[in-house]
Amino acid sequence: MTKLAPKDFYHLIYEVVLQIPEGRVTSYGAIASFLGAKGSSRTVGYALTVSKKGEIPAHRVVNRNGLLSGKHHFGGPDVMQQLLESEGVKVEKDQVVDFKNRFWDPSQFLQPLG
DNA sequence: GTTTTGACGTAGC
DNA sequence: CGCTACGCCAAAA
Repeated sequence: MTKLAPKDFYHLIYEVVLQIPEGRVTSYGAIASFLGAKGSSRTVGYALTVSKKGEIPAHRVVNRNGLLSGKHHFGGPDVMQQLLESEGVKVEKDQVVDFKNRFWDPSQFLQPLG
């Protein structure tokens, strides 16, 4: 049997982030809320910090303002922005352009894990 | 079991 | 526009 049933909170976060379509972004709060832990938005970000950036498209996750709050964790202050722009997401002043239109709500395309 | 930390969110100034 | 303060919650020490 494949262990597709995540049981760790971090694992749940990774699963959701991996489902983010290219050129789309979502927020920590949205992921947390989708996982049933509305107030654990900080934990979502921390989970990405300890995650492998090469395996998790963490650059598609920004804060509620569309701000690249975690850009500093990609090994450079501009790496995250470059990644997003390379996927078609324009970024200006560390903020996603037309964020509202780029926003990808997990609960809108995914069903509650479990 | 208590304390600290954190890629957040909202509110106030 | 930037800072402070508070809330809220999970992982790590």
